[in-house]
Amino acid sequence: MPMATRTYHHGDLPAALRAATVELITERGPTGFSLREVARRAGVSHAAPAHHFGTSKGLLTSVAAEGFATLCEAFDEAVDGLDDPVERLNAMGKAYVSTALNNPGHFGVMCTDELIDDDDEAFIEASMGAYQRLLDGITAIRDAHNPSLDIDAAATMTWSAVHGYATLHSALPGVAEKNETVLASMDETLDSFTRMMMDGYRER
Amino acid sequence: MPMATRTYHHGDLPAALRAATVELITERGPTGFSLREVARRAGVSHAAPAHHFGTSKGLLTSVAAEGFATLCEAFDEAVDGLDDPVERLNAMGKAYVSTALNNPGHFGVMCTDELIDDDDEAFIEASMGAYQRLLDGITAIRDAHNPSLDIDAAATMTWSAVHGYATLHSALPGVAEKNETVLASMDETLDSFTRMMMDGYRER
DNA sequence: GTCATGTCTTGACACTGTCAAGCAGAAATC
DNA sequence: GATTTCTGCTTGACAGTGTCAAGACATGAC
Repeated sequence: MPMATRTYHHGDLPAALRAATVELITERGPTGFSLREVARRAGVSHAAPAHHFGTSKGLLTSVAAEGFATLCEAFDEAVDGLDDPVERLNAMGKAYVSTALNNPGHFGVMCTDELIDDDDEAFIEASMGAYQRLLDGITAIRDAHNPSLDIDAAATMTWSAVHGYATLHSALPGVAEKNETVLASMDETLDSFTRMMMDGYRER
Repeated sequence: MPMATRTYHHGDLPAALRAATVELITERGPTGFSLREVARRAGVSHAAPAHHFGTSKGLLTSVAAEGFATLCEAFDEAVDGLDDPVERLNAMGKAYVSTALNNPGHFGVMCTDELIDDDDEAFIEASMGAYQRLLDGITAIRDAHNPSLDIDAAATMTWSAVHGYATLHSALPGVAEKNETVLASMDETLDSFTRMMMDGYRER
């Protein structure tokens, strides 16, 4: 009787494995991830994850999809009640960065396509949902401020800038505390990003 | 006599190990990297790398430093002969992306701080050298076009945007061929990046 | 109550990074 | 020129990894 405290059938093992994965990556970073350690933390045998996710890539892809779903919710909450397109884009940028910093276990795998099966349907849907929200935000800015704005190019540049900034400042493994003053200064930097994106480096 | 075709002392094993690492990552991506496979390709025993680089992190850090040195050279070549600050920044952006795409073995580890010892002196020097070139470029733009431009914020945003774009389009492992038309369209996109950065999303 | 199905375990395989010990050859000392 | 020292590399072992095949168990269908 290897697992005495638990029934043989777990109930919702996939979710438990995702949670253990997030916990592990938060502690040790994506490199510290191991399928067997995740199984250990979920209280199941080392081969149990394979039954639900195939390879380790499958599990990480599922975690990434979950992360993008969280990001979509964060976007929606951030823009709720805001009308001005620039304010909305700014709020989304801040939501992106704070979500990334508050969910290092998810963020660590979301954008490292090396670890992920980018043909996975759930993953595609979630990540495209997030990108679509950005496209909508840029489109609103075009409509309000510049009819000749190249939506795709602007969206690519915006996403790259915010993602790169989040990556540069993402919490190190094990450092769970979110320093308030750091977050505040990052918000200021993101405000300046918005200004620069809207007005450009050139003097007006 | 395990290694018959070679003298016992290699000559320049560290360089050979770096080359094998680059080759391996180019083929299989950073995830496919393995210290033992690298040793095999270099024709030495599995523990030989440890003698020069300590852990695998040490070897990857050395490769990353080499990559940043290459990037510095690419920057210098790109701006050579150009006087206009905007043209120079544009050229650097293109140099960044093309260097990243032409050196996937290096680029794959350069900016994934998970794999790297960021206290390494050679690494710090090389990466800071590259970043300093960007700072100089932004400073020139401030001097020429906008005295109140926030250099650090602009540099961060610029670096993030270009890096993010390169990441999104970096060659998949195994795909060594650089499609000419793709590169050309990327150059166009980067031109639009430069315009957007200089003039902003808002209409002028 | 039997059976089938989906869920999980067990055991094995080849592979990994790292460590301790030792060997081979070059360089330095005498 | 012989001996020592010292660096560069090898050998062997260890615990750990992902993945596969086979089997054990619980649950729902009949």
